[in-house]
Amino acid sequence: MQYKLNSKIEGRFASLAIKEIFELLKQFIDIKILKELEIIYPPEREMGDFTLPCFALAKSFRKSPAEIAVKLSKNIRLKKEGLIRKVKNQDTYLNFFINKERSAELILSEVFLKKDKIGESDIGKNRKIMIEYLSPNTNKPLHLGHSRNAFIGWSVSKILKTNGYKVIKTCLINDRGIHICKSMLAYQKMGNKKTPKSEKIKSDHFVGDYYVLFDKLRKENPEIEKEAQELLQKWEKGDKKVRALWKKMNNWALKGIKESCDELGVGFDKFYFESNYYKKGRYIILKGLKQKKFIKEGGAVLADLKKYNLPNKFLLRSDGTALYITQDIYLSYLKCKDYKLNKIVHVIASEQDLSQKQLFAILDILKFNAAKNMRHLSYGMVNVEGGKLKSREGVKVDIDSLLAELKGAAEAEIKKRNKKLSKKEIAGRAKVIVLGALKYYILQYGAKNIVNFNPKKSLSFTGNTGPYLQYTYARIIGIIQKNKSKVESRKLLMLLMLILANYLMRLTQV
RNA sequence: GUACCCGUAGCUCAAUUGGAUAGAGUGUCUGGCUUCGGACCAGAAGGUUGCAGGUUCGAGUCCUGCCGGGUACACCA
Repeated sequence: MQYKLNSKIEGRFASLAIKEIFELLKQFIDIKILKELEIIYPPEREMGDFTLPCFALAKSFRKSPAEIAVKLSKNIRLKKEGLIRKVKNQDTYLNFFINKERSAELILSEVFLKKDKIGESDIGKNRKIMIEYLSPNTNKPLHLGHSRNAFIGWSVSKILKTNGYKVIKTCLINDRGIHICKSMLAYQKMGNKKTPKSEKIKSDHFVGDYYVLFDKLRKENPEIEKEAQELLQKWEKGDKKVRALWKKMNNWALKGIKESCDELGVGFDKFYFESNYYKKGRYIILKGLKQKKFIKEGGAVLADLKKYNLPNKFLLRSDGTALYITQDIYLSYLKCKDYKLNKIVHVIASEQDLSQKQLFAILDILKFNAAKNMRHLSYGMVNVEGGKLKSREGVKVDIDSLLAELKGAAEAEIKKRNKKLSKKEIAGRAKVIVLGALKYYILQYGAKNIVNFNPKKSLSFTGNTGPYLQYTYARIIGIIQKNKSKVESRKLLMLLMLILANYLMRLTQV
């Protein structure tokens, strides 16, 4: 039975206690009203373990909330062996106190049973969710903004998995379009058959360098923009030479990006490549046009979104060619065809709030049922000490240089504190610390807030930081190891500490 | 111009989604300890939650209007 009573409090033990509270209140409160009530935690421990705000009862009791609390506390009769040992009114609240021995019994038995799986649940049993995140372009390396995306996508996936959901992590690779052609063109002009190997540069950086180079060339000669357009047209026609170059450079970019993902500790179950789908939404859109769901404007197809209070959106160009949203529409269908999904989450920066709303609205017009199960998990941008991140402007905030820089700082810090460690050991520790620091720093922000990234603060070893948690973990493990041989009765404490330690550790790993 | 997001302690962020006296870290100040993992401990000061209204038993949270910052509004991706 599902009580609205417990909507804010989770856990098996708590739900047992709340069930009992429900039973206790049943004889005084009409069951309809009772089901609408909420039990919450009191702000302070001394006030009790659970509390019932009595405001909502004022109407039906025709008394002030405080009077109701008094009346209830006087009249409720507790069960002898129950979980609740005491009821007390305080102002407008009715506070419940738990029988500590009974609750300890229950909680500890659960702890021993579940061990480090404590905290897991199965509320997502039989539900399948797709988390689409990262979605990189194949013309440059990942930057700090991508890392926020990656951490959000990855941690949401882990949280869902821990709660019993079947999670499919997907990555849409934006491997097509004018931006890709720009780095290709610069390579054609200045590449001289160089390769990442010959230049000893990480392969995605190699490609990215040509993207930056394009911008330089454009400043000298604006005509080059047209050449890029021509290159795109050749690509679309399937020109063999162009396709071969595209494939080569894409592979370089992807290889490097995947290496960076490994460094960040994130991965995927399925990749979708835009180049495979960019044309395929056309059929769906033309069909919609036939059914008068869309309109034609000067040969192009347009979705009228007035009904949704959104600006209109073009779906096909007047020459019939595809736009980005063309493949987005198709992909939505494809994902549902590939997997039986209960929900799809797009982890995409807030710059795309509008276009995501438009996409969902268009899918709604198409009566694509799954559209109502699609969500945009929007997050704000990442600033570095005042300056906005932009790889085009040449600010070095790509993930690889950032990690390297942080690692250097961490190694210095480790050396200072422990002079006996081997180089390999130091490097290993630095890697763990840096990743924990970065994840914890970025994930502590609410998703919609702008992150002010400060490399020094993120790596700080004290305060509310990843390294501090890791340090606490290490200390607890140290204490456990030293006391292993001591008295039996400590075992329980040790186990509890270990569970706590693992929990802390998980926080830096989500 | 229109739409969306943000505005909380000097600084960086929380606040059980409308609940009791708005909390942490950091910085500052006071005191302790001088390295059993000291990357420490105890304490203090620090707030008109951007401003003005409204809704209600109750608002940092919801509504309206302003102010400030950001983002987006292409037959780009």
